[in-house]
Amino acid sequence: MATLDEVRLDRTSAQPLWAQLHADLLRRLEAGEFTRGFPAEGELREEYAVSRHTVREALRRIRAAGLVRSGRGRRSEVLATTIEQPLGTLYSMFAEVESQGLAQTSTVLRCGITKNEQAATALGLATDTDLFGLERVRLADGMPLAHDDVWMPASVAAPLVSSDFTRTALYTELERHGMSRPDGGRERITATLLGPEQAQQLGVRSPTAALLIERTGTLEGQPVECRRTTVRADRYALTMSFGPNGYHVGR
Amino acid sequence: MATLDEVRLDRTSAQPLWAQLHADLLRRLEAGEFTRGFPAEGELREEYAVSRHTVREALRRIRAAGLVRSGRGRRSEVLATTIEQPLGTLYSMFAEVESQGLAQTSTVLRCGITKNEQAATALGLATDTDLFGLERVRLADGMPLAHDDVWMPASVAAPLVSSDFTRTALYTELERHGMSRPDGGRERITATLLGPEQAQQLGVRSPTAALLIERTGTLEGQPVECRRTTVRADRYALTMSFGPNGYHVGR
DNA sequence: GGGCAGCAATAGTACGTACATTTAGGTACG
DNA sequence: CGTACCTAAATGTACGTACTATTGCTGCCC
Repeated sequence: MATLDEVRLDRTSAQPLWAQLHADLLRRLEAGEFTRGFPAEGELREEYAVSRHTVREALRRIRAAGLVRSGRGRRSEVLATTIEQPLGTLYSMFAEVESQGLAQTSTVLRCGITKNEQAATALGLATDTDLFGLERVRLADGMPLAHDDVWMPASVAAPLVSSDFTRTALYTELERHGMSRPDGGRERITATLLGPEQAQQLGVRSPTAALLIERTGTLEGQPVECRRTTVRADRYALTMSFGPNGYHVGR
Repeated sequence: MATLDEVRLDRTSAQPLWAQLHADLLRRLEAGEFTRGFPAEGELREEYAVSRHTVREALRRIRAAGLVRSGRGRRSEVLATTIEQPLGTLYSMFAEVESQGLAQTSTVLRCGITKNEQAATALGLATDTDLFGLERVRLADGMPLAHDDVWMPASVAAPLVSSDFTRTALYTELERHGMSRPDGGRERITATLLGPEQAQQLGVRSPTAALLIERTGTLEGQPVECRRTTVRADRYALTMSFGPNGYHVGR
């Protein structure tokens, strides 16, 4: 019952067989088809009617992406089902909060379309361009965690003015309106001394150090997001691990 | 004249042929043997007397490391001769300083073998283990940049006590004594308020925010370095870019 | 029931072949 | 002298085989 459809691969295509197989395996992984075990090389070979070499060429990339782990003698083991897009330290910080089971909410201080010279410049737009601005205090289980000020071009983010951000993440709302989240960007991380006003917003006494993260998010190379986040340093920190294969932010 | 010595590969070794070939090619790359062109697959095949498959298995890794670039029809092209190990935000920060042409020096506050309960615990050793400790203020062109306190097991780093660290980097000194620098680790980045003493050491007035980077460096999984660096946030920041293919710290 | 031996399954290594596709260079021709 | 074509070389793709090392399971024996 496994070899019903062997016709998923197009041998006349300009795309290599292994690339087609690779794409199909990624699709099936993401669909959760292999949660009860990843197929063996021989099974894939039979199912797709290709040589073992072709199967291994596709598997090589899936292994390299860290989605499955293999070893002599034992079947491949599924480690993850999606390639986690690294979206910067900010993303990983809030993901960390979430993973600790804390409820994330926000107090919205400002949400609307205005002009902002500084943010427009950072986005590479004319200084009088209409921008969507969202200013929040982010809370983890009711406890102030960060002050977040984000600007996006109104031409892109205008539909978001009517959204309720007290419980919803910006990117979730973006995707709900059919827009993509940034696929790249830059962050600048430094430390800052909290002034009386910000200290009060974050619920700490005034002369306190905080992490300041300035972020520019891009979509296909175009800057679409300019963000300034002040994070309480007494409760939260950035962690990163590194090794021969590069960096990993968080955990 | 190319096929003088074909005996570099040991077919009885437990290490795969491709791994031996891979190591030898890295060695020759680093030695600058291929600056006038990288050998073709067929030439390597002949020189090492292995199959094309084995050659390609080794080349695959060299390509993945970004050392050479290949393409249909044209010979492989050498892009770089050494693998740049990412050594964390700290490393990239000081590399940045260097790349700006600033002279890096240090004021050594302490350098010797003592015991340190906290550091020993962080290194996973008994609390009464002898440790090599080095405390410095790091300067860029004479201007204080960071306060750096690093601990390593004395069993590893004892030869370093007689080194002069006013102008030499720790890792350079490590390698001069035939030891390897860490190949991985973890960093924890947070913000801190400088006390009067540290503020004076860094040449700032007292209530100032600074970046605090706590780092554990490992070599082959074993912790070998425990570091605590306080960086002036008014002049220096961490920058990182990220995209679909992962993070890049610095620049 | 526990431990050990053997076996089958599986991925890793290593060899072979053939053809496709692209690039670079040389040659012939206008 | 330049262009167009052809050819050789190189890597990419795709197939085949065989053996090895490791794992996990099965079944036997104590």
